[in-house]
Amino acid sequence: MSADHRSDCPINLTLEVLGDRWSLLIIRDIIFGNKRHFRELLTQSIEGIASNILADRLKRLVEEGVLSKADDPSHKQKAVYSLTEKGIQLLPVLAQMAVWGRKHMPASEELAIRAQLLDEGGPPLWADFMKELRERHLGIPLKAPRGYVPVFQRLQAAYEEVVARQKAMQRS
Amino acid sequence: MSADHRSDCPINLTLEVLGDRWSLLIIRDIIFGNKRHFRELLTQSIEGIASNILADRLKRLVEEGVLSKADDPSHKQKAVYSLTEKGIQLLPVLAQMAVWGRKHMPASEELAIRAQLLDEGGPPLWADFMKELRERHLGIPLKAPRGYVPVFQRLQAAYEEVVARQKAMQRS
DNA sequence: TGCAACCAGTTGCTTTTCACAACTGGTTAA
DNA sequence: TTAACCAGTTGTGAAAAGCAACTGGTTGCA
Repeated sequence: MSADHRSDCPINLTLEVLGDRWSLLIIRDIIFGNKRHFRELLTQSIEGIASNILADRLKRLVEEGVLSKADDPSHKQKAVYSLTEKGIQLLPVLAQMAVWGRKHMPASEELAIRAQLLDEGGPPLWADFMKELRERHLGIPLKAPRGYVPVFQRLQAAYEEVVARQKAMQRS
Repeated sequence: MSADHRSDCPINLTLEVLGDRWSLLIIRDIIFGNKRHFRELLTQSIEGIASNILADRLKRLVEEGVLSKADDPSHKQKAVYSLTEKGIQLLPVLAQMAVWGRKHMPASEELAIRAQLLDEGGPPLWADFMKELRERHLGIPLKAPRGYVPVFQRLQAAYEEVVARQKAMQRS
């Protein structure tokens, strides 16, 4: 066992990187919300993460090779966080957690709709989504068939549809 | 949003139950090591959990409905912890975490072999394993075809084979 | 050129949780 | 009767979480 790990069990090693209450939420916001900047992650976090914790987690995740950080050419002070391949491959973990949470916890309808689509689509859908993430975060061109609707867009549309339906219900 | 949760996102709700460095390790030991008693979980934990933290997590997991606790008829003081259906359905989450950890972290060979088999077997293998867990933890009889070798046993045998091979290497 | 809005964090502080070691009160088998 | 076993509990110091205010710099616009 190496001195810097409690054990060399793969599940334990995963938990040493991601086993806290914020890291996977940040990755969720990057993957499903396409949040790429510190301020986006800070102010649009529905759970209300504190700025010092966000800074600490981003630093850790970059050190662990889950994220990478680059300058945004549009603004000297702006940093862009991107997923690495290691980070992109967390999608199945997040998807399973979303499926479990939807099934066994009191998730709200509008936030559960993505989990439902991820559940129904299964691993093939996740693979498509990961290809989209590789295009967006790693610059690897996505070869998509004619008429392909990105998973990202489908998830977003489904979410907005539920929100719109809820608003309509409220009015009536 | 209900007052007792940071948000009603399914991923967040999952993290509120399992998002720490020990809960999923306890569930791992119950699932893959068939540890059912406090003392087994305490003394056979390769990461060395402290007794107060183990007690706290078991209490929480029972409260959350992931585990159930019952008296062991063989010993008045002995408690048996069992997975609920909610707990059994964490297997895919653990499996994905194991796959990710094996691929992206420096897992040791003997502890990674289970992750490899879970990866190769995929969701069909997980489904079989979950049926075995339902038999063991919920008392639901397992209808297995003639000659069926339980997943639990296959994982265990593969682990022991690697350990034996390592010992042989050491001697030579 | 000045100013407000925006940028990624940092600092100081209090509260909560973690981690370690020692201990408790009861049970069981020899 | 006694030693080993059972599920925890207690006390303590260290680490991490959480909150609010703040920093030093950049940018777009009047």
